[in-house]
Amino acid sequence: MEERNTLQKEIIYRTLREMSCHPTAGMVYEQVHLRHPAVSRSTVFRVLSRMADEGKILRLELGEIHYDAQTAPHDHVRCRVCGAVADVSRTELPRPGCDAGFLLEDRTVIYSGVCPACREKLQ
Amino acid sequence: MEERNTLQKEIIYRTLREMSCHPTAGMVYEQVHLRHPAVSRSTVFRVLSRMADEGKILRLELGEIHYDAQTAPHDHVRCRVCGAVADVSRTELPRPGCDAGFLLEDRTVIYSGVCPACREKLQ
DNA sequence: AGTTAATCAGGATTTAATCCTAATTAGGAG
DNA sequence: CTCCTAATTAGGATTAAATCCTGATTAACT
Repeated sequence: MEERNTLQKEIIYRTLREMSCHPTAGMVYEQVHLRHPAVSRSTVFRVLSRMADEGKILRLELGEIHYDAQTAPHDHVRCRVCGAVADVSRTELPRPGCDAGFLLEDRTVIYSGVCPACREKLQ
Repeated sequence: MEERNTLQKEIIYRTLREMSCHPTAGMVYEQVHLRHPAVSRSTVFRVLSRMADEGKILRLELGEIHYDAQTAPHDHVRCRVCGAVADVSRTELPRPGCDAGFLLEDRTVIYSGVCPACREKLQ
C-alpha cells in the first residue's frame, strides 16, 4: 500500500500555506490545534518532516527547523533582533574555487539583518 | 571589572583550534574532558557561545550549533551522508533584488553535498 | 593582602525533536 | 458493500542540545 491521503495531512498543509511567517513545527501545531484539537503534535512534526523529505515543502534549519510552503527557488533573511524570517530573491552564486573535494549539490543562503519593524524601533 | 582571563577559556579555545572538524559544543566538551575532567559542560557551552558573540570564533547553525576557530571569510559545506563539515572558499554574492525591506548585514552560505570519503563508498 | 564582580562546577530545567505502542483508517481486493 | 492490511495516527515517553540556577571560586584591581 502506498501513501495515504488523510484529513490530518490536508489540515497541516493548508495551515502551513496560510502562514507566511516561515513557522516552526511547533508554531504550525499551535495553529492547527486551535481549529482541530484532536490532531496530535507528533503528527504535525511527522507530517511536516515527511512533506519536506518529499519536496512538497521546504525545510529551513535556523537553530530550530522552520518550514515554508513556497518551494520556488528563493533565499531567506532572518531578523537578528526579533527572529522573523522572510523571503528574498535568489541570486546566482558562482562555484567556489576551493570545495575540499566535495561534490556540491545544493546550497542554502541565509541573510542576517534587521526587519522593517525592528528598524523603526531602533530609531 | 571587565572580562577575565581564565584557564578554562584558554583550554577551550586551544582545543577548538586543534579540532578541524567544525565541532559542536558537545564535541568540544568531550575533547576538553579527556585532558581536563574538572572543566564542566556548562562552562564549555557558555565560553564557546560568548566567544562567538565576541567574534573570536564563528558560530555555525546546522540544526545543532557548530563552532569554527577560523574567522577569515569563508563558506561551509556539509556532507548530506555523514554530516561532516568543511570549509569552502567564499564567493561574491550579488545583493538580492527583493529584500522584503530588511537591512541586510551579513549572510551565511552552506552548501550541501557529498564528502570525498562518502563519494568513494557510494561507488 | 583585601575586595569584588566575573566566572566556574554541577546539577536541574527547558524545549525541540524523536520514538514507541496500541488504536484507527484509507484504499485496494473480492 | 465488506473485508483486509499496511499506512497512519494519538498520546505519552524519551532523547539530547541548550539554557538556567546557586553557591563556591578566583582574576585582577586597589
